[in-house]
This record gives sequence, C-alpha cells and structure tokens, in this order.
Amino acid sequence: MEEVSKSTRSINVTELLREQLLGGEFAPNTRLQETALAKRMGVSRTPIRESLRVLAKDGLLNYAPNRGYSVRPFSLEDIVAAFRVRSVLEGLGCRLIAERGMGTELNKRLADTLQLGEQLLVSGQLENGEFVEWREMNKDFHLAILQETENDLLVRFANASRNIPIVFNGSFKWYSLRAFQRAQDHHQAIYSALLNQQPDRADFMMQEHIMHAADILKQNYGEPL
Amino acid sequence: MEEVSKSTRSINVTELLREQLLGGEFAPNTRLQETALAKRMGVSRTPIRESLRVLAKDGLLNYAPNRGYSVRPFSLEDIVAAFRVRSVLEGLGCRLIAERGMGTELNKRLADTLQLGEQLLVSGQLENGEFVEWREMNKDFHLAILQETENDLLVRFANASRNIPIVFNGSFKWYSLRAFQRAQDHHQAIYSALLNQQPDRADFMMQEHIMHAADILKQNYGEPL
DNA sequence: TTTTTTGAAATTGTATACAATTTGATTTTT
DNA sequence: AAAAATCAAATTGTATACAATTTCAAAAAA
Repeated sequence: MEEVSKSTRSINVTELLREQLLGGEFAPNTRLQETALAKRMGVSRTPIRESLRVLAKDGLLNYAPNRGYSVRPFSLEDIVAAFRVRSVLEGLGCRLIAERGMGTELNKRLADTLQLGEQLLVSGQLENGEFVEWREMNKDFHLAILQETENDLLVRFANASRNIPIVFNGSFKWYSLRAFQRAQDHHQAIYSALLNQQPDRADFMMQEHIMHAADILKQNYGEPL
Repeated sequence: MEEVSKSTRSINVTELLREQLLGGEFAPNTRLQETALAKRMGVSRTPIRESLRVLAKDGLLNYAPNRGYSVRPFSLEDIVAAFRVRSVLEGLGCRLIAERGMGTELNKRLADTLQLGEQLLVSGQLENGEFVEWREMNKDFHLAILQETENDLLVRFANASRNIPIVFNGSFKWYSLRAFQRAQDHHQAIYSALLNQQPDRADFMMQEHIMHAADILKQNYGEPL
C-alpha cells in the first residue's frame, strides 16, 4: 500500500495561502479577516488562525495583536535586500562543499542539471514550456548544494529567503537568452570551483550569480508585466 | 498615560515557552502534550497550539501531524553549524555598514559599548553580576550593527540564529578573562573597520569573532555544567 | 467646525465540545 | 511464542460558542 504523507487542514491552508500570497493574488496591505478566509477556504477559523500565525512568522504577513493580519508590502529594496542575504547564505553553502569536496552523488546531480541547462539553451530560445523546466533545473542546482552541507539552519534560511512574491514568480520572464546563457555559465563556474575545491571562488561566484539575478530584477521591476 | 504594548495569551505563552526551551528546562525529545502544557500554563489548548506551531517553525520543536510536538535535540554539530550561519549573516551586516559608512548615531552607540567593555575588564576579573552586563553589552554591539543595515531579513535571520539552547544561556561561563579580552579586541577591530570603511576587514573580523565563540563552545561542550 | 464621547457592530482572542487519529495493552490468530 | 487484530483510552485536529477588543459612525460637547 502506498504510504501517503499525512496532513491536516491547517497545513493545507497554510501552503495554499502561501502560494496565493507568493503568486501575488492579494494586493499589498490587504487585510486578511479570519471569517472571510475561513469561508473562502471552506474551513473553520481554527486552522486559519494557525496558518496566519505561521505566515506572519515567515514575513509574508504583518500582525498586530487584536487587530489581525495584513499582506506585507514588499518594496524593491526589500526584495534586493533578501537577494543579498540569500547570496551570502548560498555562498557559504558553496564554500562548505568546496572545502570538503563533492561526493559522487552531488557531482552527478549537478552534472545532470548542467547538461539539462545546455540542452534547454541549444534551441537558441526558451519556449514557454521550457521556462518551467529551467526553473526546476535551477532550483535543483541550488538546493542540491545546500542540502549537501547538512547545515539545517542554512537550508532553512536559504529556502525562507525565497519566500518573497517576485522571487517565487520566477522573474525569468525578464530573462533574455543572453541572461540565461550567463546563468548557465555561472552554474558551470560554480560546479568547476566545487570540483577543484576552490572555496573562495565557489563562494564568490555564487554571490555573483545571485546578485546578477537581483540586478535583472532591479532593471525590470515596475515594468508592465 | 503610558501606552503599554498590547499582548495576548498566545504571545505570552510563546515567549515563556521559548525561554524555557532555550533555558534547557526540557530534556531533548521530551514530548510536549497540549493538555499538560495548557494546565501548566493556566490557559486553554488554543493559545498553546498556536505557540507550539510557531516554536516548531523556529526550529525549537519537532512536529508530526496528528502526533504532536517534541523538544528538538541539538547536537554540537547543530550548534556549530548555527554559529557558522550567524557568522556570515553578521559578517554581511558589517560589510554593508562599512561600505556606506557609519552614521553618528551608530558610532556613538558602538563607542558606548566599547567603553563599557573596557570598564568591565579593568577589574581584572568578571564578577557574577558583570556577566549579565557583559552579555547585554555584547548583544547591544551586535544588534546595533544589524539594525543599521535596515535589511529586515538579515536582522530576522541573525536573531533567529541565536534561538538555540546553548547560545541563549550565554555560554560566557566558559570564558576566561583572556577570552573576554579577545572578544573586546574583536569588537575594537570591527569598530575600527567600520569607521575606516573597510568592508572586507569588517566582514572578516566579525566572522572571526563569532567563530571564535564557537571554538570556545566546542572545547567546553559536554563538560560538567 | 472641530474634537470628544458613546455604543452597537464587527473582529479577534480564548475556552470548550466534538471528531479523527494514534497509542498501547489485550486478545486472537498463526 | 510471535505476529496480527482489536478496541478502549489518550491525544491531536476542528468547529463553535462566548469573551474581549477594536472599529466606526453617530451624537454630544467644545
């Protein structure tokens, strides 16, 4: 029998609400009333309240006692600040792996994402469906390195730093072919640094890679979507 | 009329429980039952449940759906890993301030903590009551720099990275006079780097400072308390 | 007019009843 | 005896009733 991972209404509501918040379905500063949400989600206030508390802890909602929750607005500065934090976190991840050397498993996993990246680029342009593939590939590359560190806090923080509306959307829609190629080059360089046990280079290139994404964001933020 | 910041049972319970967890009042893997906690805290299960969810999100408790919460055990590796993460976060904080230069307010605040540090060291030994003063001074030094960055995520993560039993206890009880003096020297060097707008030096020295604390912890962990 | 007061409606906070699931000892089966 | 099934007690999940607080419009006071 297939063992299905158990869940609860509270958890389901949390994740659904999180996706909606990250997807930008709520305007900034929108007040989230418990009864309204409960009706919308088809559950009672109890799981809603637990969800809101968690999402506030994640920085997606603002909270004031006895006054409830509202959608936290993210300025461009907030978003760039989050990228900066993520860059040093993932930079540290690369440094740690480069210091101790890659295991064969991680090596294969990264090599696979690199190969897939190349494959997606050969056509000369990324079609709509390929955006999704690219995003998955990219996520895999970053997550694989982080998990290999076995630093629980590092993984948690790095993941949490992506809990930001724009970041979630991918923002790859702003990427030119040139930008995708550069990202691929960054991945290659990081992989090379890990392989050759070059901690400084690995750290530096990961920071470069992430802050380059932030730069593209800065250039396009506020444009007509 | 003095405006008292409002609170709720849920928030109070969360903070009280957090302090107890950080204070090591619960043995690792202890199961935290809602009804028992509710009786202990003198409230109903509702605020207890919200608290447990938050503390689990903070990494202090483990949670499994339908099975409840238990006290997360922290290995020495976990603790050192958290120090490493904190070191790069606070290192980034220093880097950001050094790049842009200190404001007069931060300058004064840091100068004050340095002066207090010197004062606490002149007697040649730190008395019991002075441990508390030192801890406050130290906290002030680190927090002042972080807050000046105005990077919300950075402040949140750096604070969260201290939500670990041993770290909370201070662990200053293991410090020799020599160790306190070295910490003071580190603070001086960091201040100097910020003042002279030396980002690399500021970042590096903060990492050195924090990982030195981790080293002392490693040497003494498991000793008779 | 502007400010203050008032009070009912709306909203959040808490307790509790009930439902669903897990636990663990006992019984049954192999 | 070992493994599986059973079932009541314990525990967590959810809904709901009630309490406390805030909101906001209308009335009263300045």
